[in-house]
Amino acid sequence: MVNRMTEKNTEEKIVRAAEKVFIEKGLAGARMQEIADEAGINKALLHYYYRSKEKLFGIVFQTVFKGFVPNLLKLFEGPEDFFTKIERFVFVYLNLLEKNPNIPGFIIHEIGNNPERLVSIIRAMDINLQPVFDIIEDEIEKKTIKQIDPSELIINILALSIFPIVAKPLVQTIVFKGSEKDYKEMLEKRKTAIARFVISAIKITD
Amino acid sequence: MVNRMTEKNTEEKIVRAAEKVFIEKGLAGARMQEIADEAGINKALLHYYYRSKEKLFGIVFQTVFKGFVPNLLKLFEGPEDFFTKIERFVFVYLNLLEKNPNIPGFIIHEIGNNPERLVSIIRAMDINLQPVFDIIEDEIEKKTIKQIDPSELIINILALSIFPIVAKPLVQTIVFKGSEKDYKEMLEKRKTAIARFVISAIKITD
DNA sequence: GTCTATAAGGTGATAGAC
DNA sequence: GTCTATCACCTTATAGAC
Repeated sequence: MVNRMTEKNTEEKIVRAAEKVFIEKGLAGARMQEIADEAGINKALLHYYYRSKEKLFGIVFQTVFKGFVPNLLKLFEGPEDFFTKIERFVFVYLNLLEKNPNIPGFIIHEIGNNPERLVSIIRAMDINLQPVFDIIEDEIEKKTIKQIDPSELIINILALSIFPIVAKPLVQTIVFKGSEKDYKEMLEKRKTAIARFVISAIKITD
Repeated sequence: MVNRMTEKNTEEKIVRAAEKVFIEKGLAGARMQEIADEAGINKALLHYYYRSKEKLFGIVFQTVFKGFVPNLLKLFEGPEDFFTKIERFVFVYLNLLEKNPNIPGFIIHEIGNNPERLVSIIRAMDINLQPVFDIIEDEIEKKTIKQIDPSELIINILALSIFPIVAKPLVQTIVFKGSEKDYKEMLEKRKTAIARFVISAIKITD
């Protein structure tokens, strides 16, 4: 027990530093020197632990992606009301995004340069939306919600949640004339407003 | 009149080539050599016409951005029904995005690295959402739509329209298990489905 | 205006001492 | 394991001939 709790071994320090720099600058924009500085170590050590920039990036991408998708599907499990599940999902997800606002943009941008990477990661993670599809179709059958393609509903919820975060500079500048305060207020309101909007769109009220 | 119609002068050829490469690779990922090759000219000529990579990028970004925002606001003018305006906006916008699927991601990603650039461009373009805000507030007053923050409604429409395009690899891989056909079908359906969803969420039906 | 050649500096990666 | 020094290559940018 040489290290104190707050200290980390070199491998971990490197990955943390790489996460920060890659997320901020992207694969092409990141510099190995900057990652080394951020980790407080020498550049040569990066190559000692992780052979190349590409390899280090692959590990970082996988780590970041895994931390951001898996537990979300569980939010749709359980015996609660379907509308409650939507409310809970949006609330939890937006709080997660609020703490890591640059991650969705990072993932979306870097997938574009190398879609195969994502495919293999997803295969390994065994992600499956089918249970959520089934729940939605059940609700349609029970006539609690209107007829809608389950994939459409899922995409809509994700779009309403993620877009204001990834497009922050655009939204903040154009819609709120640059006001950080207004932007943040909007984000806070959306934690409940998105579910309200979605439910209002699909609920049957006759 | 030395050039035929299909040919372009060198400046234009450069900007076209730069647009293509910058949109595809981003500022950091683009190479001046690749732009020169794409334009069918020598690398030195790029610097002859546009002093630096940064300067060339600035011109390209401004061109691309201007071509993508301005005429959209006009879609909300006119005497038509408010719901018709939403339907028209989404339909026109999605057709535009379908033809240039990489542009939203390009804009969003590159703004992140340099928000000041956007601010000055927008200032120069004199974009103003106020008329659209006013229209929405009118509708609320007329009780044709439910109480909603106008900025929330605008953000929702943009989110539902843009997200599936910028996050194509993510959506296609996770929701449609990689199927290009299913993805394209979804996009085609959304040209009408988004407006239907939005209208269903805000319309007052009593 | 357009080219070839080359400068000047950056970048990923390795060698070798400790 | 960690460092310094350095290689080999790439990239932007410029000089100078035509």
